[in-house]
Amino acid sequence: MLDINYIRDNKAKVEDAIRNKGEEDVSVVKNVLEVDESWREKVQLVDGMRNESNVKAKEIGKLMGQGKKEEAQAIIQETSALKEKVKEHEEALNKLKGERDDLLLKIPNVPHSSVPVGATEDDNEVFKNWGNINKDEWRKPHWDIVERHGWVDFERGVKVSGAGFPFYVGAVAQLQRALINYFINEAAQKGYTELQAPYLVNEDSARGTGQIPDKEDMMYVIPRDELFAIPTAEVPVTNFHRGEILAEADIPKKYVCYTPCWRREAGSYGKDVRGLNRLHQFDKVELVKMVKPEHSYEELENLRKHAEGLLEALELPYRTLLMCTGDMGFTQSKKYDLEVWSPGQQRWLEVSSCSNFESFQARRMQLRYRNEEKKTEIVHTLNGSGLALPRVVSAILEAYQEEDGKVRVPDVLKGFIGRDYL
RNA sequence: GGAGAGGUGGCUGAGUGGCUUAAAGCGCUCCCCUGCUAAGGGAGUAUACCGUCAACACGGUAUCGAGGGUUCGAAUCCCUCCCUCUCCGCCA
Repeated sequence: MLDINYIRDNKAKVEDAIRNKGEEDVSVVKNVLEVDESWREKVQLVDGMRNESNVKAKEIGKLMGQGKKEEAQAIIQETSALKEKVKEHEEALNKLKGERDDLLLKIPNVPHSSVPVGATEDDNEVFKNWGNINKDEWRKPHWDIVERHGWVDFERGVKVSGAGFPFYVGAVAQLQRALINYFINEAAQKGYTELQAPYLVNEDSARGTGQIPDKEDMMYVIPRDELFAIPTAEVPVTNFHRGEILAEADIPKKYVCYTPCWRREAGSYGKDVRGLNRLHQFDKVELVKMVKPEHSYEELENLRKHAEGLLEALELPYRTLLMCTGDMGFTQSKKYDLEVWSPGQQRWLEVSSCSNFESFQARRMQLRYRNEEKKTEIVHTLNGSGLALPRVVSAILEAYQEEDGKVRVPDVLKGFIGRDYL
């Protein structure tokens, strides 16, 4: 959610942001300003009437205390009429407030000036390339490798839950657990606090990080208990401090959290969902930061470098994309995607997405800190995957496979797995 | 899930319809006093929104778990919900 005062002062900028993010109709900006204008007029009117009514109620109290009942009765008559009037205007006031807030929630975050303007993924900028991509023709895609060894059981996953809910068996289950531990350890070493978070969240939390109203369809819903299965640890972790005012000394807050993630992924098909490429349930280690506004872009670069460092340590070639305005999503102001090279499929797979939300999420959830002047200020929130598991597993299986079918264990994981081959 | 008791500023805690502008204490900030590991005095100390102002500030409104209701007036009375504690039940 943007600051209404910002929208008032930067109408054209906000309209451009909406267009650049791929929405043609920008009338929401004009609408919200008009509704806000009427709301503010109404607030003044109603506050004035409430003031009058409060003053009179106090007089009545005084007179009653002195036993002057008749004089009190006269004023009660006056205020009864006033009360009716206040009630009428209050209804209009609440309606305007609701309209204003609904409209505000429909306005996307404004992209940072360093973000390329573009419509589709073709307009994303390749920010960085690391490693030499492997084009060996004998390399098999990971679904062949896991089938040969019985490492992932898709069929039984379908039986038990449905498509997109595989079982990991034996060595790959172990590999995945090793990666989770490795990722968490790396973050903890860099000062992130490890968190274990709820996997089900309430509606306020889903709204706080912007899944509602924008991306409602991505989530699994448990209607009976009014809960949502988290699509990413971003949701519980960013909401951890919702509604709080943090002390200046307490920020930056840095959290690392492993969770499974559930996504409905409606409308996916074909090679995109083959094997482990896209699942309804997958594991992810997530990094979340809450920082002072003046540091958020510096912190975004640190976040990106941290995620890149994990792929480098695993010796997996990757590229980093700077997402263009049209491909970056509703809530972000700047976003990098990390894509690992999948040598068995000869394609890039997204394994991390590092974003700065500036104050967009924090304003919704009223997450603030007290600055040097003792004034409250909205913090900036960031998050990034570090990293998403199944695609890293795929890349490892494909990159570390040998011609005889064996798969080597990456050096940094040997301590967790205790042998040289899976 | 059942029964009972509760939810009040950063914390403790008083407050059964109007002299409450939420007492008092603790903590914190600033000032004053004080030649010695101490103590005393004074002032201040929530959040959001609206308005005035160049700014410092000032005025108004709302908020005593949340949302409704009764009333001229609600922390206080009524209804619904949420949460905490105690006991029982269930349970890894």
